[in-house]
Amino acid sequence: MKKQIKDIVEYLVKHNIKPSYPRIKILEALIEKDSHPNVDEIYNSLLKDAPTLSKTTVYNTLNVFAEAGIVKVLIIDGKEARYDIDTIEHGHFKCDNCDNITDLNISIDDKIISELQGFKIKEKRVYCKGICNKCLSI
Amino acid sequence: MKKQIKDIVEYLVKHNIKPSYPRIKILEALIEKDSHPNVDEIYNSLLKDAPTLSKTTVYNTLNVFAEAGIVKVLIIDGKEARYDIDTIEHGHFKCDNCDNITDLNISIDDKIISELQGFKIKEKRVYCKGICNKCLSI
DNA sequence: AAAGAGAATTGTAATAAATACAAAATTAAA
DNA sequence: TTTAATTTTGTATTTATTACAATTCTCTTT
Ligand SMILES: [Mn+2]
Ligand SMILES: [Mn+2]
Ligand SMILES: [Zn+2]
Ligand SMILES: [Zn+2]
Repeated sequence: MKKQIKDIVEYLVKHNIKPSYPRIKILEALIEKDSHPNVDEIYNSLLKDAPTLSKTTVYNTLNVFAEAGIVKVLIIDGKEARYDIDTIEHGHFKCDNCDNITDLNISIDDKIISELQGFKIKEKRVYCKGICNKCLSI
Repeated sequence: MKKQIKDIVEYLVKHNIKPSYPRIKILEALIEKDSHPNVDEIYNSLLKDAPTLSKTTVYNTLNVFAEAGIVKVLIIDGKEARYDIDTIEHGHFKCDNCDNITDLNISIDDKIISELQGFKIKEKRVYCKGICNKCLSI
């Protein structure tokens, strides 16, 4: 269930991001990958189309996207950030073996709100770790 | 609500960890702090009692503790690991302003189990980020 | 079209958490 | 006491990410 964005440029502009070539390509890669890629995966996948692309640009752009709220940064074991274009609240499962991250249709119950009276909640995150079904069946 | 451990040495031995002086001190610090400290906080708080303590030993020891299951490693924004002596499943709130981490009495509903049929779940994590009540009232 | 201002991109250097590794020290066994 | 095994330590290394200045690009104004 890949994220559907008809017009990439329009989508960027709508979020006040100037649609430069690297930004368009990086957003395309995020949509295409659909698997919570890391910086290196994005960078390497674009080298053919954008040979002069700098890894710093990938970092910068992803930070711009995160600031604008069009990507979520997933920190699951601290080694590296993973990026998700699906900004609707949902959870994740990361496989310790293959490093794949799959989506979970889950959101944090509002009962925590009572515990966080007087707090400003900006983000709620849920994830699990373990071994995925594919890795288990090998 | 600090974790109550009567006999530190006995507790370590029970978990098959040889109770060396650094290990005892680091465990004591984890219990005493009660605030999900990072490596530097633990290290610095022990320098008076253990002037020869190496930061590598703190890293090693915390890894030993994590392996043995007597601490949980919290990765919330990837900058650094935080350590929790409370191993009962619960959630956390991290303040973007003061970096304090507070406990949340929450656990992931078992409804996710249905989504993870055939997966081996080793860990379930929940956390929120935002601004804590103390920082908001300043 | 040319010039200029502002923004984005790039390459390199710097940062910092965590690990690797081997030597020294400590502990336990014989 | 000797010896073996384990732990601790210091230093070097790794690696993801950021800092920063120079270059390039883009868009507006002349
Ligand atoms: Mn996702
Ligand atoms: Mn906790
Ligand atoms: Zn897997
Ligand atoms: Zn705070």
